[in-house]
Amino acid sequence: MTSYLDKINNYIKSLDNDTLTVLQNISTDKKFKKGDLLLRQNEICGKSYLIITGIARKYYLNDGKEITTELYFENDLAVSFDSYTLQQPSREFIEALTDVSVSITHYQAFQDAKTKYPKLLALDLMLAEYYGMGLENRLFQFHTMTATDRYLEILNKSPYIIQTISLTIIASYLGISLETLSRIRAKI
Amino acid sequence: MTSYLDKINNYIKSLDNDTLTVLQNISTDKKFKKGDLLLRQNEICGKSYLIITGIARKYYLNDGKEITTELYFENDLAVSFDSYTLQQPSREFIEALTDVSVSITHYQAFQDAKTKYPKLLALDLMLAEYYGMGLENRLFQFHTMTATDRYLEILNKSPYIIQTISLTIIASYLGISLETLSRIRAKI
DNA sequence: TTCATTATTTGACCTAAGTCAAATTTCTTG
DNA sequence: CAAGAAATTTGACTTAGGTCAAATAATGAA
Repeated sequence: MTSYLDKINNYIKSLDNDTLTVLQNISTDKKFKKGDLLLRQNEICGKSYLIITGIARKYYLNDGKEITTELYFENDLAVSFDSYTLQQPSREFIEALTDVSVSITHYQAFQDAKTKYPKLLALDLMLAEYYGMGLENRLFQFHTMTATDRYLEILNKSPYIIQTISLTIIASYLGISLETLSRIRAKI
Repeated sequence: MTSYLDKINNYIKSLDNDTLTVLQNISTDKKFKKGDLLLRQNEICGKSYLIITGIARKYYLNDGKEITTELYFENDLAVSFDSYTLQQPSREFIEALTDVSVSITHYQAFQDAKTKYPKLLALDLMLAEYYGMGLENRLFQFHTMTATDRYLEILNKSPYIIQTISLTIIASYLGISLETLSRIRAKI
């Protein structure tokens, strides 16, 4: 599945100049400070954010408690998927966990571009597929792995995460309480 | 999100004859008997199955235990998403829960058709988006709702399900043990 | 540096859901 | 219809992880 990301990146690289130019023209760069919200709950997600540098996350609140649904690093595309797709209010927030610089693409501009450039349509499909497979994996992990295993998996796949991201957020990403995560770490 | 399904169906209806004909030409009908497997674990999912009549499910095995990931009714599109997308061996099975008749579309034929007919590309994107939003909802429910609530939600959204599908399968879809489901039902 | 704020750990106890085994109920099929 | 098989329920017990509260540790601004 990681190789699918390679495929997507190769696909982008292989785009003709015409299409690439369009993509450039509808994108603008922007910087956010640590703690800034790129998207707030109830806002319509009218932009996608390609992370150039820094770390961000997506989360929602469930009776006062934060549940982190996605962590974003360089090259990741941050959107609230259903809000973006349906252009309806978002239940999720997107927050900069460090200073972040992003490339922003407006929803409507991309929609318009897709009708003229089928290659962008194909790209959008690949991105949606990639996101879907990521979700499937996450569901799979929640169903088949214990909290400890999920933590070890993160440690293994992205050891730098614990260096940079607070345990509170990691716990909320793992779907466990902060205390449980602390105990898991103590055990290992 | 249900309305997105309407949007997809309207989109299909609105397709020009040319595109619709292509779609017809690469699809064939087939019937399966209750209990038949439309897709086996480790097979590559080289076809998509549009359910015409009957009920099917997708599931995988986790140390001997079945986990049902999706239930299919009329008009639903059954595929093992990652196996289909990456054309790699499937970890999931697709099984007919009743006698089922389906419209089969071959992966490669559809891929080819998409390059010639961008409208099919757009359709595929909508389907992927719809599937992704479904997964997001499922994750959301697992994170925010108790097993009882999830059962009540099913009861509410598709009361006919308990008439037709065994509790074993419903439990495995809810991500709980058969015994727990039985106790939930006793309580209500 | 130092004090205060924030992050993390630890303790004591609770709860939803799982497991295993046995009892019923409900289907099937001869 | 009856016997066996399959599905469902019930009981007794276990467990992963949650909650609430208090104790440490780590950070960061004055």
